[in-house]
Amino acid sequence: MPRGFYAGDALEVAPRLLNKVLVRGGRSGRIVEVEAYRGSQDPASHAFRGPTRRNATMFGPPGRLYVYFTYGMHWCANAVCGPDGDAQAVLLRALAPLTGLDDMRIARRGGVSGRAVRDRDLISGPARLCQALGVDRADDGADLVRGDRGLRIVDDGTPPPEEPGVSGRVGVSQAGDLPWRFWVPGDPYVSGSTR
DNA sequence: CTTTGGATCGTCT
DNA sequence: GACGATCCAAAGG
Repeated sequence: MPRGFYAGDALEVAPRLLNKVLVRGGRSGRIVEVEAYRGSQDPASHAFRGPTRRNATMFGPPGRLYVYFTYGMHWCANAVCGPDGDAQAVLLRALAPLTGLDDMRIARRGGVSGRAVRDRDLISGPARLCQALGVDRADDGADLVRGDRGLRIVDDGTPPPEEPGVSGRVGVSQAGDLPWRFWVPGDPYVSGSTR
């Protein structure tokens, strides 16, 4: 997508990202669940209390990837939105697998005792999709427009849903009531029990 | 199917 | 020193 696609408010960009395709090499999936985080206007955002080393990417130009580490073992990825300096972002929460399923399974099975991963669990969850696509600290700041680290978001002609599913955001303890989570209604790859 | 608790460490106070 | 924008396995129905 062009840079301008990301330049708007995260609340506008989030639902428009639904049904776009996240691509890394031979691996790709359709975005079916996202959450908006609105920087200084959002107590749940990592950027709410101003710039730090971790959230620096969010304060940069739109169209880049903000990757953060959490729970001592997981990576999560956001598309940075809004004008340069405005720390808005859209958390990518779930994909529907399109290509490269075998590579995703390999990336998702852990260590020696790795067991089979069901298709349903491959990339439905913010940390799962990062693991499946090999996204980690090295991809923080990647440019999704230029694809400088092999990560792009493209339009394959599928429009966003006319009426996306809407709810409060998952796992946040601040402002959890704000309806800033969006998903493709009925899609089996949306995370959790909501659909 | 649902519930529960453990893993594990970078980041900020 | 406390706490996650989470996931998984184990145990119980």
